[in-house]
Amino acid sequence: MQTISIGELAELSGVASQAIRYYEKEKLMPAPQRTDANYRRYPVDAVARLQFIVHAKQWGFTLDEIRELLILQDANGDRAQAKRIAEEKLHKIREQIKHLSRVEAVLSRTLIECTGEGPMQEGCPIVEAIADKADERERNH
Amino acid sequence: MQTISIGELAELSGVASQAIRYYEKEKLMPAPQRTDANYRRYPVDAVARLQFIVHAKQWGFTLDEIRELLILQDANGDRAQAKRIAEEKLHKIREQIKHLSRVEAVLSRTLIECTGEGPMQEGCPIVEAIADKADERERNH
DNA sequence: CTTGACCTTAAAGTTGGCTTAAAGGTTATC
DNA sequence: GATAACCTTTAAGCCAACTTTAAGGTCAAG
Repeated sequence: MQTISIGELAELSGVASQAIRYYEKEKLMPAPQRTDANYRRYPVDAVARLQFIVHAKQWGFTLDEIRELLILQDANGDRAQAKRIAEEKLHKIREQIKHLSRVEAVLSRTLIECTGEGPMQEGCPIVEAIADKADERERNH
Repeated sequence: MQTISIGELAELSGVASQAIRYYEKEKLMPAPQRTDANYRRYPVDAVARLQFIVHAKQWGFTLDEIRELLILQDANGDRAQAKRIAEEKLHKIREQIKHLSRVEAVLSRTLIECTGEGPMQEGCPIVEAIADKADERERNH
């Protein structure tokens, strides 16, 4: 079986060598074989595993969540658990979208009102929108 | 003029004393008067300023951005600058919403497909959605 | 006059996800 | 055989926005 060095793996995956060692410490990457000189040698499919990590990060999964998913894969575990993790993530994402959408709505409305003229004192709509009973519009979080 | 201690201010604003000292160090709160024993004494409207900070944080503004807004208010500065700060923030918020919406779309579609039955190996839709060319669907960020 | 609740400062710790540095061992090339 | 480009480990640093700890000084109550 062909193996590659950590530098080659870094090159192929686009993940820095030190980050790869960090993932090993954090149990996202399994500890690979070593040469006589104690150098890491990775199987080629380590590239796919790293890319899975990179992609999951782009999707907004944390390393903790990614580790959970990887453990399920490694253990050939129950798909229902993977579904649960994804459902929790989906819920969190929807909450974030809700929150941001409310902020977006008020902020864009405020910016339409705001001519951007005159001094700040007495009635800059932006400042007032923030200062004014923000908790009525924004109760969660 | 009536003044209050840092503990009273913390009580009234819901912001911990140490956080208030931190805001002072970070130039979000002005350094208040001191008693002979070197205790801080705040004017009552310090409560409103702290609440402005709290609200702005709830809106997703960072302390750096809040400092900018406060400086404008303190200097009675140009409203156009406040508008620019808010516009930049709005842009960032819209980018975040876009990103999250794409993730939400794929993840919810995936979860509908996924029965949650069977083992992980060969074709768990969740794992495949993450592993599969995630960068084609998700180019930004 | 002592207990305890408050206040002071500076410094270190927290979280997440790394990066950078320090101090060294190995391997490939000239 | 020397130089450079790898590799190794551990430890420290970074970001934001604090919190916690340490080691004190002050003040009101009993």
